[in-house]
Amino acid sequence: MEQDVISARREKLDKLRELGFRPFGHRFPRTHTCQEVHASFDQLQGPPAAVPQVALAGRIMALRSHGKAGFFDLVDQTGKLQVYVRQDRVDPQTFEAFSLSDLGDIVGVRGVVFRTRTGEDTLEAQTFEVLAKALRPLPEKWHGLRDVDTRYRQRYLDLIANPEVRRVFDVRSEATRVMREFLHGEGFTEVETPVFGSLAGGANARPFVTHHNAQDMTVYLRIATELHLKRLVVGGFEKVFEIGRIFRNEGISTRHNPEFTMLELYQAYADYTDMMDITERLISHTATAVLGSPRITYQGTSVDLTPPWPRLSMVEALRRHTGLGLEDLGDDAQACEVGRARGLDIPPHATRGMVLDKLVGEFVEPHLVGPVFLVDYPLELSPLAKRKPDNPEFVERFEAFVCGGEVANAFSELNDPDDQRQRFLDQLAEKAKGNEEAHVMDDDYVNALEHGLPPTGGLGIGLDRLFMLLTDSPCIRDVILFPLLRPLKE
RNA sequence: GGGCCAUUAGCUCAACUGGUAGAGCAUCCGACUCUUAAUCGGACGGUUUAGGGUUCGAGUCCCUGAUGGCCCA
Repeated sequence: MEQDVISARREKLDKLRELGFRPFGHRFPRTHTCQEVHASFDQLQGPPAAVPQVALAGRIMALRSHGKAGFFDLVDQTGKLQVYVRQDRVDPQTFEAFSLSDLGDIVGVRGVVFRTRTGEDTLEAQTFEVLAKALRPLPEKWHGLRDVDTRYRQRYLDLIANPEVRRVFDVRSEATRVMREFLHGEGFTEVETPVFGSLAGGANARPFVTHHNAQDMTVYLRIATELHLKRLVVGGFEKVFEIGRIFRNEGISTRHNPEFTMLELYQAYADYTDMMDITERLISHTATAVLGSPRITYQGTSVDLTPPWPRLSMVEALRRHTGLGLEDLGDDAQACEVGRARGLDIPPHATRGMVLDKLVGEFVEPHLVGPVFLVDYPLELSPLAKRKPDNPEFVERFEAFVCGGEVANAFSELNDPDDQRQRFLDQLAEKAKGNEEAHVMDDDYVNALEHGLPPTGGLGIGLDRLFMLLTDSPCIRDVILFPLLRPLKE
């Protein structure tokens, strides 16, 4: 059946060529977009002799033929405009070409605007040409394209059939622009650091591994931009940021895609409290810029992102949500028992800090409607963060939560090279115990610290998750144009 | 990786406890010079995700695979 449609359209293609048209056209200068015609309709109208000619192009999204005349809806990036074609107002080949039109064809029209009896702004065509003949049929016009698999595999069809999808990606683009401008306004310099490296560090994650043929060497795709950006702070970039693609070799879920976009920024002579300040200002500013208000609604929950956001220590948060205090966790072995008693899957050699993190992840984080900063994390979970001066088992670190999800992670950067080397060694021990996500040793980075990293605050924001919040999307794939999918098998 | 669910015409969806696979849109033919989910008349369209099994009979029940979704790890 689909083949019948395609062959019927190919026959029309041949007929268009016989009529002297080029069904895959060239440059078509437009004078207006659909939106501009609607906006300036009154100026475009006037005494019959002086009515200006306009030229528009777009896709035919509805077709209403009436024998010796017809209407169609022309859709471009800005919206829709109805076009009217009359046999007695165009030359015969043009009307013939119009009668060979199909839904989905890309066409260019020139003519004058008028308003129909029913009050719709309409272009009466004087010329009509096909700029790209559509050989395949579009999805159904009322219900759009629903099949999730097809929506992701053929995102262009999703974008044509479901206008709200386009809006999501417009918001994404605009929010990215706003954040860049905000950071430039704060004096940050944007840089690009390598995707490939001979090791992948800066986060707890498994990397993708590939091979460079010419150098015959194993290369890893980055799992964070952190270690390169801090090298730049050593080199004198005092406010630096990168918006970049990150790759983590882990499962796919509504909140995980193997490649995703992260904003990381570093500010010399600052600490994690400065990062809280910039986080709440950046996010509320971005929401206001793209949504018109710092108040967002995500999956039915309304949240006001106006600063300041409350700050709650991780330990205090656990106490409020479970009644458990740090003293109840005891030593590592006791903590594991407490965690297991609460139904958590605790690995054999877990420490008290790891159990604390698991408990908070299970019983606290999902309930943090926020916005809220959860502050002061256990040392062993944060091998790149600076210890708290008054409590060396914890570090100056926070995660920001909105609607039960983490939107930012930041800390005062560890700048003591000896402490950093020891933390890497501890991570290697973790890896030896079977934790595949533990950090690797990065001697070159420690070497950089030995040249002096100023006290620095660092921040990471997972932009896809932020865009999910801003567009009220329940699934990360809804904010990624081409999410990773398995290939279709024959 | 585990559990549950889904997959029917190009698209969106029906089909009761196993009993002749349907509709709307799209497509094709015809009518129609202000329609807009255009309308009216007619026609075409299916290896029911793939393979196997049970049965007189399978879209429906069972097994295996594919792809996707949700939940969990």
